[in-house]
Amino acid sequence: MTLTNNTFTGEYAYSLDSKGRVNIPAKFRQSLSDDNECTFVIARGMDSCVWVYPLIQWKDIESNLRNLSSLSKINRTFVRNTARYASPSTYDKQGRITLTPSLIDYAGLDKDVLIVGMVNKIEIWNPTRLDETDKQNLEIDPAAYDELAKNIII
Amino acid sequence: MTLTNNTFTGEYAYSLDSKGRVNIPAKFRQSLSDDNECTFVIARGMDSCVWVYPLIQWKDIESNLRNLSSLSKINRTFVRNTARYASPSTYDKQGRITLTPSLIDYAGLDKDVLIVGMVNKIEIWNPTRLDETDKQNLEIDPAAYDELAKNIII
DNA sequence: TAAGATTGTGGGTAGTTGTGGGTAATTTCC
DNA sequence: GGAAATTACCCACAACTACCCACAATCTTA
Repeated sequence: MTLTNNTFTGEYAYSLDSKGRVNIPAKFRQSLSDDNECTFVIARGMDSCVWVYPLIQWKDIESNLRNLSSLSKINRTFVRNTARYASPSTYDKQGRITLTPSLIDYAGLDKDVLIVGMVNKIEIWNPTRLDETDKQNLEIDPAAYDELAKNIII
Repeated sequence: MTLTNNTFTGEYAYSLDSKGRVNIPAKFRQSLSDDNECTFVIARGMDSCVWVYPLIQWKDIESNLRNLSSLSKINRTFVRNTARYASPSTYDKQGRITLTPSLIDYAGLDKDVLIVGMVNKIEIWNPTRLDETDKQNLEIDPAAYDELAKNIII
């Protein structure tokens, strides 16, 4: 049973092999709609993890980037920082995508990785780093949560 | 797997040989649509790097330049600076384009170069210069940057 | 509970890709 | 017009990547 198309929830402990490949959980692959052509786009996450977008999701981002004129410095910087670390990755017959060495390094990935569903995208973490990030976030400003509450009902 | 036609992402560490040739990453060449006839236009980037456009993309720019009246001084300067250093370059059987000495000098290119996908164009950098530019860019207005990110990255 | 199907993981191989250099054709300059 | 320099085209090799197959563990179903 999968939820809506291109929607990812849950967490999985998988492993990164010597060739830089990670399995995409079967449930995530089943949730991926056909127009994605079995392809994700991997990129730098805003925390120190890897973000994995369904292809069609990324195409949205891409077309926004395309509309930013390079005459403005801030635009150039933004496009560069975003596009530079992004690359498409089609999963193989076994359901694995290949990560780039640059992203593996950025996220500090080792053999054991944690794959986290983030609704519209997927995160790949070094489990230790996610723990640390969690601890830091416990100290998050309660006022910020109140602000969130205005926008979302749970 | 490539994304949309004429779309470039990712970063590659390649080398410039003694004849001034650089390889265009295979993924970039595959993304190039047929009407480009295996040709890019190389030009001065606004940061100290080389910009590499697909031919048809450059033709767009060209027609925009054509519409800038030379009555205005800033227009004249802009058109001159843009057109002056631009030249087409078809890649050879091995997938390499040849850079002009003038552009190699402008971008301070040495043996090791970094090729960066910028969605609708490609940048060729001296890795050291890109590092420096990255550091300088930390000083740009974070609020404006966040505003961009908020509207584009999901 | 047992048989079958699915899922995650490891490794081998053939084809592709990046890089260096050689030779012929073209251009430049005296 | 001819020599020198430059450019374009071709070949070769090493490194890497994508694709394939195999197997064990887990889950499903009868």
